[in-house]
Amino acid sequence: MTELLIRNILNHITLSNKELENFCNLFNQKEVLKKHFLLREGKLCKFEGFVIKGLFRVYHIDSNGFEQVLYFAKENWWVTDIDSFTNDKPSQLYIQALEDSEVLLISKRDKEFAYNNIPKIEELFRVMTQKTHIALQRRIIDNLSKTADQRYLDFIEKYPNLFQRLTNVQIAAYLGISHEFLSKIRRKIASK
Amino acid sequence: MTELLIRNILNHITLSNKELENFCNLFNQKEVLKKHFLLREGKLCKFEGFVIKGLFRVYHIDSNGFEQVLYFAKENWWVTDIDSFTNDKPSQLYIQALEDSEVLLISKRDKEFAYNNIPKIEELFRVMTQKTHIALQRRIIDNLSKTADQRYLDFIEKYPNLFQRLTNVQIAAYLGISHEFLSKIRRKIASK
DNA sequence: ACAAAATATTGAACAAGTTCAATAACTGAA
DNA sequence: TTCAGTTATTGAACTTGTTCAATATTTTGT
Repeated sequence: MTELLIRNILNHITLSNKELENFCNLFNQKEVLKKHFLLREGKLCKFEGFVIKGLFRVYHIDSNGFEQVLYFAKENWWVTDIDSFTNDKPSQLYIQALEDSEVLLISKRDKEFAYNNIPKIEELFRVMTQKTHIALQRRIIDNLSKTADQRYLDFIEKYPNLFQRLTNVQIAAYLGISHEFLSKIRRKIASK
Repeated sequence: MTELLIRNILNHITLSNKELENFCNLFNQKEVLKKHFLLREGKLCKFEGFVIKGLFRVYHIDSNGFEQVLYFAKENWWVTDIDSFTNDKPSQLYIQALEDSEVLLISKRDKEFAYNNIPKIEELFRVMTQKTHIALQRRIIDNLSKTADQRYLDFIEKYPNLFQRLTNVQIAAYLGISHEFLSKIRRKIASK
């Protein structure tokens, strides 16, 4: 069941079989059924997760009760609240399964064990964090500069298979617009 | 001149004097006068920089010619285009001095040398990247959920001394609104 | 296959933010 | 000190996106 994880890691760095095995053994598999939560606001995020099946939404609820989706995580993607996890503080995020899902979880202690005993793991997470960092910068620029129409088109182009598994409400919460307006955008695009 | 850099590093991790000295010696100081560029779109970003004096804006110009500010960097802040720097690809960003400034620059080769010879440096950059990562996530949620008025108020509260050194045009480009609209927001706030 | 629930669409009135053009205030260099 | 260039303010018309409420469509559980 760590086949997918191994391939994901090797995509970022090179690691011996022994190192891979030692690292992967630190993960525990968990099933999360549709609509169930991996994390809720106010709780400590005690894991870093790798999705092997299904789909999650990572979102925030603001003071007006509106939900903003920070990101989606499907098979082969990592999922955590890095702020809560690294700084041991209550999470401001919810992580909910949108489909029946399975994740591999590593605890903070085991991750630190890996940092100390498998030097390359430090590099792995540095490289992964950097890649996410770049994607976040890109998204900020896009959110600042692009119209909702364009952000929607970008989204379905960038994540064509993800898009098919999401409702308009979820996509709108990611784009930062109301789902009614997304509906109007879709009509406008379809009529072309 | 590396006094500020040393204090900044020790703020993230602990390092012996020897390690600090070895690492800091890899930096070269550079002066950048107001309105001059540290990086332009299309160029390779060959440095990671630490600002010891002055102020920079890191921005993008979109296809309509509008500028979006990704972030500002003043004394004691780091500045680079991490995408261009780590992936050796042409930058999509401009980095311009808004005041007469001075930066300490480290090259990619020297940074890699540090990774290989001062193990803790890997941790330093992992920790720094994580902190930035968290800030970027926060900004995405804020941009999605908050009105321009609130984002402006947040900005001047979060960066009170930075705000005084910036023009409305710069702040508007950071908030993602027109400077005229920012002017109207300021009037509305002042009238209360 | 059916009922219930969740999701999507639509329109009308409204709010937030842009654009353009004109004027005012400020800054810096000679 | 002046004046030229930059930066800020304002108003009017416009565009983008929201809100609310009603209706249509799809999905889900039994």
